[in-house]
Amino acid sequence: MMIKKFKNLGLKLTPQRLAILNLLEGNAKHPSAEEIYNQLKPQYPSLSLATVYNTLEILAKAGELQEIRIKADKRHFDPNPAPHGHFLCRSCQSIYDLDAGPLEIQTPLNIKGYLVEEYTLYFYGICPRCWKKSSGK
Amino acid sequence: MMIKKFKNLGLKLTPQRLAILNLLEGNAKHPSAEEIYNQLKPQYPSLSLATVYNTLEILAKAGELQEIRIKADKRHFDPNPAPHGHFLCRSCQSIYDLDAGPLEIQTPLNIKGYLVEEYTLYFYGICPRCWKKSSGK
DNA sequence: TATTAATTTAGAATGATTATAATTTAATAT
DNA sequence: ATATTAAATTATAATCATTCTAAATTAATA
Repeated sequence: MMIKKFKNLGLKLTPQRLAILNLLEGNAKHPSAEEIYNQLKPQYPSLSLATVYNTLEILAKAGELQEIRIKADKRHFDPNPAPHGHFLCRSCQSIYDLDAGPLEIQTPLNIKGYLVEEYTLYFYGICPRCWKKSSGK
Repeated sequence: MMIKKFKNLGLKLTPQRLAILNLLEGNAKHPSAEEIYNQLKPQYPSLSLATVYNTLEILAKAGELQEIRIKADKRHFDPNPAPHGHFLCRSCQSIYDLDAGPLEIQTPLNIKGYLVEEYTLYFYGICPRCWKKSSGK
């Protein structure tokens, strides 16, 4: 997984980076940098937010994770770098992976002369859990 | 167009707002708040950035324009509130409208239990003009 | 023309992210 | 094991788009 990639990139494998990698591995919650920082701080009291950002940026540039800008103010991070849609629940503010069949496209592709290398697909609405809650009352 | 809407909303029609509305009308350049401010400043020396933001926010809430968050750092604004894709050229940084047939969907819709009220579609790549430039050399 | 609530304004505040510069450390060769 | 050194970490400051604030101005109405 990611750990191998780190070595391949000629990067040092520090305890901080390892902790961040482990937290991200298989994590479907799409945490923000601050959330990662807060979760690791108790175990790594010396951890700095700058290190979290630094590590995330390295991983993003290496294609090992993707940044999600589905919210106005904050970035979130997805350890799954494969292109797929994301859904923001306007009620609970959770971010979910959401693949929408017909919207899946293969990049790169050409649309009307525009060379599309990447694309993002963000959905906004109400998640099943919140929907159930509100209608169940 | 927008001017009528302003009155309907019970809002005052000030010179500043009128200038912003006129600048946006039919504008396909997707300007940022600062670009709007800089373009109007010569004619309206007293204009404040806060007023630009304020007006844009009112228009967005009234459904008269849409915010575009295709860039990391800055918001851009589109006077066309209808849902459609946007393209950011990684070479010239221009933002273009780009409708992609198969990706067009009707909201609201339900995807796997998620109630999708809105969605955004952002494309990243090289625009025809920059593509021509680079290959023509 | 007076009244008043809405708007504008300059400047301060906010807050996520990035930069800085000194300190520490992982990895390598000795 | 140890020394070496380039890379990483850290605390803190800086950045910068956006929002807030409170005082001054003004559009709309009577």
